[in-house]
Amino acid sequence: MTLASALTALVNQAVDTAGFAGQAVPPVVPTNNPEHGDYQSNVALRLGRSLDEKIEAAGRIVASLPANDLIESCEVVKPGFINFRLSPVGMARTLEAAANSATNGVPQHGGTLVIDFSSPNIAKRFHVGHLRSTVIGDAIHRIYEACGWRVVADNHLGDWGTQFGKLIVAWNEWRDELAYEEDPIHEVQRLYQHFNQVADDEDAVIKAQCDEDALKEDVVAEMTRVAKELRLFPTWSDRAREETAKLQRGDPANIALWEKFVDASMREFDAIYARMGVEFDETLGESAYRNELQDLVDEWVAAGVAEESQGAIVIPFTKADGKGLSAPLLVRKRDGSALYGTTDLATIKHRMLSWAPDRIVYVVDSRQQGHFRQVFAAAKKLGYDRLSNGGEREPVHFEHAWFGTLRFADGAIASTRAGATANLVDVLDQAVGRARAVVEQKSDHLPEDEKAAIAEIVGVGTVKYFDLRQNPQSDITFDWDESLALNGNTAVYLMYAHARCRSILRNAERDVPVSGIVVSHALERELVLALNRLREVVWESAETYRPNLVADQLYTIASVLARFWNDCRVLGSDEEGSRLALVRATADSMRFGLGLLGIDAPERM
RNA sequence: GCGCGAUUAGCUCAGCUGGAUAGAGCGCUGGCCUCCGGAGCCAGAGGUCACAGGUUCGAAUCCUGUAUCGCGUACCA
Repeated sequence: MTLASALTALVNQAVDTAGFAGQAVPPVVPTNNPEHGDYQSNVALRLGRSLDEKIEAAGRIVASLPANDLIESCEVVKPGFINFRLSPVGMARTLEAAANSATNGVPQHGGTLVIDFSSPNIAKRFHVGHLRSTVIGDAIHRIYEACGWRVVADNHLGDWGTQFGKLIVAWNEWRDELAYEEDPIHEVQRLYQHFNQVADDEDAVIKAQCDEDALKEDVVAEMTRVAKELRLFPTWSDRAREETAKLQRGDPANIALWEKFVDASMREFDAIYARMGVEFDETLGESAYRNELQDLVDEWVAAGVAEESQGAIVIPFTKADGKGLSAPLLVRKRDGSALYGTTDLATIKHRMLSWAPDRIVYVVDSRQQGHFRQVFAAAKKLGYDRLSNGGEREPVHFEHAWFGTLRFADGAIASTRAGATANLVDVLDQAVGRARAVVEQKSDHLPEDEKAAIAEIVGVGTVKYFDLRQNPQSDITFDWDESLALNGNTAVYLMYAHARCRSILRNAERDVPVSGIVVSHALERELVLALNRLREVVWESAETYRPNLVADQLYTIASVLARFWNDCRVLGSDEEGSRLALVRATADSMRFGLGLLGIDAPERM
């Protein structure tokens, strides 16, 4: 039970006994200014029209509050705010209960969540661009589990698309076997980029030749006409499509190449996931569904949901299907091959039947909003949102938890030259290197292996926190110095707060349980409230898919703690027992909260 | 053209089912270690919350319009 929920329950009762039964009661929230007390309820503002009525309603609610030892005092202010000041015993007791509970005092909600995140494309290096989905998705995974949900984390690899056709063409055309031996994924990526370059150049030539008016009529026909005229037929893109189709038909040579490319990428991905502490319950890439795709599309056609259009098969939409669905969802190309919309639908079917989830969440960047809108609408038309192994069920809730683009501050970094340095491995290495330098400077006395371990935790944590502390939906700018900074609002600040607590607990030389906390000093009060608030914020963070809410609260705790050290002596003070317990609760909370973000916290640093 | 999103301090960003005097980091100015860890703390300067209307006790937050920017717009993912 958090303070907010306990207070909300009290207000609910009071609202009923005051004669407002049946009214919607907004939850009690923290005040934004300590002068107004610790928490406030704004119910009364909705219970009257005039100022007098609101004040009067507030007064009646206050008078109707059940007896309790949580509220020390409360007052009705201006337009009808009800401000609560909490009793020291009440808040201390609440914190102790939270700290000693198996769930860390986080309110528990039931449910099953399937979360689709990271999902890198095979044949591309793991780039900083993949950082966001991976880190945000992993945090959401952990946060939901903390709320008592069963979570299925699925890495939906991009391992079955047209990029393989491109790669196969490029491999057959331009491969450098020696380079592949040395660094497989590097060579694969080179081939992929080279192909795109050549195909783009060709496209540009064709477009330049096209008749604008004809283009509007029928793009494909016009492009084909020009390509033929230029004797480019088949174009590089045509050849890639052909190889893709062959692969999807099970051509042994292409399958063998495909396996080769997938294997090279997976080795790199696995290493990165291990280093970042990211785990999945499933790694079912697009290819996992390859054998069902053709039958599924036929089924959708038979059901009347999908239909032929311009030689392809699409799922069309009407206004009744929702807004922003101007184009149909393409599920089979003219040449018979499948697209990612097809695999996405097959994936939904599989997830519904395997896990019976309440929610399916996709942590994918904002540019795919249109795509997911289509996929979700198509899934509903197909009845996939209610699919079950037997019996009725509520429709699953689909969510595209999109995130903004990561950009580079410095144009030079985003350039080809520096493109290589934006590999995630390089970013992590750079971060760990910088952390190592600081460890050498500040904690040279520690043993070598511990210094290395600390640098790794700090470096990886810094990169993760840089992303997680920002609102996922904002576009974020990656700047080496700012993103890898080790002071200010960074992972280090949080880790340091934890390490200092641990240091004091070590110096105490005894086991310190979280009990006997007496809140007297103003900073003790602030700290206890901040620690309680962490529990309140977790579900809000889960519901809105915003790990930055947790990050924010951790920062608040750490900054209160930094002031606490100045004013409140722990060891040897009259309040030693209580303060040690508080320090213990803080250390545990920081470790717990950082854990929600997938960030480790060293004992000392 | 249509759709989605954004616009808050010099810079990078919080603040989101409407709440009280709009916050943080970086940078800048000035202070603070005889004391459990200074990877820190305190104070200060810095704002027309893009603009114009609207809704109401109350708007950075909701609605409408405008401007600017970004992204998307069927045979890539």
